[in-house]
Order: sequence, then structure tokens, then C-alpha cells
Amino acid sequence: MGIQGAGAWVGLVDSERLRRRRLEPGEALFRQGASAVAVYRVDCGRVRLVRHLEDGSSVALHVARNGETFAEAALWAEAYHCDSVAEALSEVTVIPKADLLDALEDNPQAALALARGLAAHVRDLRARLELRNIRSAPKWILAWLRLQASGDPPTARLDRPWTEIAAEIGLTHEAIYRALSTLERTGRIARRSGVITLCRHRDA
Amino acid sequence: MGIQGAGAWVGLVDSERLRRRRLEPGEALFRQGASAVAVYRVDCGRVRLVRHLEDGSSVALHVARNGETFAEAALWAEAYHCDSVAEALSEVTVIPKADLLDALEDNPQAALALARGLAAHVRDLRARLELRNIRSAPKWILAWLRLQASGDPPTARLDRPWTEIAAEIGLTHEAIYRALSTLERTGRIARRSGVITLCRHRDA
DNA sequence: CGAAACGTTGACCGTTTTCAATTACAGTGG
DNA sequence: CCACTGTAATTGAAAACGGTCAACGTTTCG
Repeated sequence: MGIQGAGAWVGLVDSERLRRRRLEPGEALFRQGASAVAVYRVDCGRVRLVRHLEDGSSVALHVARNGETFAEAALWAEAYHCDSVAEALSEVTVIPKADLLDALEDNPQAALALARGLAAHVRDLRARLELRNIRSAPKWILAWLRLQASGDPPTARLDRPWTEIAAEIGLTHEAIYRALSTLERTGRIARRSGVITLCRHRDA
Repeated sequence: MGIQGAGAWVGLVDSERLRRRRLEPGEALFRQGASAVAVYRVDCGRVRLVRHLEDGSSVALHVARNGETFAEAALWAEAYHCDSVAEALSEVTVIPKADLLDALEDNPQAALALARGLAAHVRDLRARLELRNIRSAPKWILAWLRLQASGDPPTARLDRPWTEIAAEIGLTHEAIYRALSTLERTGRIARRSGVITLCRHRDA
């Protein structure tokens, strides 16, 4: 799940210039229209980005999770174009825009590193987009597990509850559990308290 | 959708090194797995980036339009990781990878411009990913329209058929049309030949 | 003027969502 | 050590929804 090299550019800024901010559930980090002063990284928790419209409705743009950076576009914008609100108790690293820009403007290597990291991020996001095309819950789980699993036989260790994974992809946890039990019943996977083993099978 | 100032960095490369290529509708510019030799800019027409899955289905990763650059990741990749196919008669500028890298290494501003375009891509992809979490067709359309719309009342102009939009997100066109007529019948939207107006409503 | 697309709607079927209830388990305070 | 509480994990049943197949009107364009 994690983007390997993503966010490496956070290190470009002198660590003394970085701040840390703790957010209570529901607390806003910044609001749409507020002056764009920093880029952020989630150290723990979840931060939801929401855009509001003239008519009062709103749309979720993203939910940034552990290790993810967000509001990168603030580097080139005057103001934030969405709200960011903590979904749970969270901590974020605040990377001041001016410092980051300074570091980048003098340093072609650094700017290229940033671009490279973003390009990798684009690749990663596109890969996730592919997963989303799978509508069948069992197939989705199988595909997801293949990405997570390693070793022989392929095994995946869960570091978080299925409930959370379900929410992340827009399936209900019931659907997930049903699919899991079906897969287990038909012998495609084996489960032992948070550890899942994929069983070899005659199909893609 | 469009990335405004993107592509300023194309000018960095000596124009003698740039090539121009004309693509017939359906013609491929490059294929998944082919050696990554260049980055491109659409001068006119539309170029679709497609990835094929094992089960035969495919996902539209992006549709690059007038003025947009694409395949930036080729700068750091050995091979292209998706197909690119012209949707209509198109012309693209071919920016040789090696020349571009040379130019960027001497020019932080240009590298930053590149990063800017990529950041916009990231934003776009994150929003699409978030939209994918919505399974209900009516809700999906509403959210999508809210992102597309502007003005008060929020209005969106379609520049392509619903059929295409449906395919891009993995819904059938039937589902889309049904949802559209439901939304119109219940007074949430109004349609007039390619122009859609969102009606205010008492919910998020 | 036809052939392609696009747009639309109905019926049927399989899967997911919803609503609801139950079990399992970890952490907390008495 | 044990109720007590909250989250995670399960499962059932009925309702809602999208996929698929099919038919048909409409627009577009060579």
C-alpha cells in the first residue's frame, strides 16, 4: 500500500523548520480559501480532504492516511481549494511552503527528486485505480491479497481490521466477511487470526 | 480536468530535437512494455492511456487533451507501463527523454513546473479514486457533477458522451442513463442537451 | 441516405446493501 | 478477577441496485 519513495522530499527541508501538529477528531487543519502556507504529511490517523460547493454540498476528494503527504498543490497555489479535517485523532508534519520552495529552487536535483516522487505516486494511484475496476468482492479480495502477500506459500499479515480496509475501498464490511468465508469454504484461502494464506488454484 | 500551465518545460528542449507525430484515430503511440524513449504533449486531438488486465478488461488511466503532456513517468522508467492510443485524429509533440532530462537538470524552475503538472495529476487521480468508493450510480453522478460544475447554480457542460464517461469508471451506460433519468425525475438535476444544472437539495 | 454511435427504457438475475442480531475479544475500573 | 463497554467479526433475510440482454428512437456524419 505504502508508496515506497513518496514523501522523500520532506527530508529536503531542514528538520528544524518542520513542525508537528496534533489534531483532535473533527478538527480542521486548514479551510478552503485559507492562505496556502504549507504542505503536510500524515504521521498517524486519517485526514479527510473535502471540497465545498456554492450550493452548500460537498465532495470528499481524498482521505490521507499514515505516511501520505497531501496538499502538495499548495506549493503553487495562493489558497487551499478544499478543507482538511481529521477523521480520527491524528498527527501531521507541517512542511512550510516557503522553506520547501527555497530548497527546491536552488537545487535542480531536489526539484527533480520531487517530480520523480510525484511520478511514482501517479503510478501507484493508477495501480489502485485498476483494482477498483474489480466489482466482485471475492475477486477483489483475491487481487488485493496477491498484492499484499509474499513468500511461498503466499501469505499476508493484516495490520488493521477488515472493517477499515472495507471502508477504504467502498465495500461494506459484511460483503468483505461474506466473501472471505466463501473463499475459505471453497479452499482458496486459509485464515488464522490475522494471517491469510493463499492457496494455489486453477485460474487467474 | 485540464492542467493549466502544464508543459511550460517542453520549451526547454531545443526545438530541433522535438519531433511531431500525427496519429490516426485508433492508432497507438506506444504500447505497454515498449522501451520508454520520450515524453509527449498533445497538440490537438485526444490520446487515451489504457492499461490491460489479465482478465481481458481494460482501464482508462487518463485521457490527455489539447496542451496536456503525458507519460512523464517515462523519464525514470525503462518501459511504458500502459498503452497510448489516439481517440481521434491527433497530433503530438515528441520530447526525447534524454534531452529533457539534460535540460531539467540545469533548470530548477522547469523541474518545478514538471512537478507542478504531476501534482495536478495526483490531485486528479485521488479525486477519481475517491469517486470510485461510491457504488451507487445516482450518488456517483451527483458527486462527479459537483466536481465538474461551476457557477451558481452549479452547471456542467459535457464535452463527451456519457457512454465514454461510463466506460471510464466501470459502470455500464445503461446504469448511467437510468440514474440520470431518476435524478431528473426527482428534481436533483436538469438537462438540456449536454448542459446539466444541479438543483439545490437538503443533503450533503 | 444509410451506417454508426449515442441515448433510453424494460425485464430478469445475481450480488451487494441494509437492517438486525449475535459472538468474540481486548481494555477498564471496581 | 469479573462485570462492563466498545470494536471487530459473523451471519441471516429482505430490499435495492447494477449487469446483461434486448429493443428502439435519435443524432451524427461520411
